[in-house]
Amino acid sequence: MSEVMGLDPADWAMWREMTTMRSSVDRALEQRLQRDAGISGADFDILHSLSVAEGNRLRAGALAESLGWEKSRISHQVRRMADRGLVERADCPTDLRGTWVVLTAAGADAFATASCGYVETLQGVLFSKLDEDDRASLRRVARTVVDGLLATDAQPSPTR
Amino acid sequence: MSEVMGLDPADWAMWREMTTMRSSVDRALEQRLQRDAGISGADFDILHSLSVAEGNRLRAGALAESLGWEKSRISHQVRRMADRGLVERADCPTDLRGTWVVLTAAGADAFATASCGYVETLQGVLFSKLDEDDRASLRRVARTVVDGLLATDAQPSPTR
DNA sequence: ACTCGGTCGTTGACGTGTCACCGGTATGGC
DNA sequence: GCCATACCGGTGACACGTCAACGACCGAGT
Repeated sequence: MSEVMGLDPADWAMWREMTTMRSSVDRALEQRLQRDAGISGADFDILHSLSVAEGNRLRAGALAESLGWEKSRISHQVRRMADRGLVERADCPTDLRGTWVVLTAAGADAFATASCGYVETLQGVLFSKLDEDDRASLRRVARTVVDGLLATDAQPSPTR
Repeated sequence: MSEVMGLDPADWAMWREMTTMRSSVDRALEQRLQRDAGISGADFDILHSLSVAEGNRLRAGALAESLGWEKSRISHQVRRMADRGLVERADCPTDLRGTWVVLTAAGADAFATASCGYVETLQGVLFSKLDEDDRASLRRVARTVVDGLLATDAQPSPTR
């Protein structure tokens, strides 16, 4: 019971360090976004997706898919952002069930204000510390792990 | 505006992939814990810290420090876990302000049940995909990034 | 003994993410 | 046209994390 059962202690230590790194970086980004533009990381993700979208608007479902979020999460987040004037809802004429989420001028401003600091922070805390080998390794690992999980999820009964 | 301003598109893609990897792995772990033992990842972290502690008990502050959580988060989490019988609170005789958090038999059982699947999942989705170079790279990156952030936080006025 | 700054843990309010479920709408087969 | 089915997005309840503020307590200096 001195360590977690059946796992290489070095691997366990690495897992802990990765967890710490992740929360530290997230924290730095959140704080920077809050300070620069008064928005959260989730706000930023939505604003980014809308900014790169055709006509600065997306259907709620497309937004969910582009971010890998659940639809209900999108709905809650968009409602809160609409309350603050960062986005607007609009009815979809071709599908009465659908909803467009549209970037407002205020939302575009907030994104423009925020993105510079966001990139700067990311560059400062993460990318500047990586050499080419690290980049290749990270990218390969991320892709392999995600692909592995997608393959597992696709199976009818993945475990047990 | 086609990509986020001033950042190498490859770096941006890597960041996205890292984010996806993180949430996928977290998701797999959460689901496994829920299925095996009916506990959350936060529950597991607390149970693990208590399991390796002397006498299966820790002061709330020590728990917070060992996990890098805020004290209030510990307090909320412990209250919820105490409601479910996974831990108990006990007064500290040497410091009347203090509180011991004590692992119960039910908590120890839940941790024993959960840890095997947790390790198995982690091994399956992550560690099994890593070679020695990846491990070294990840470990070095994690440590460098965290150290960098600690140094930044220590400064009186890091940015602007 | 007293006071005062610091520490311990808790609480309430708030924003957030997930889950189960719902009403309204589209769509393909009849 | 009609109907079963699937889909779209929203809602409410709940668990979670953060923040600011608090009461209780410790300990050092006087």
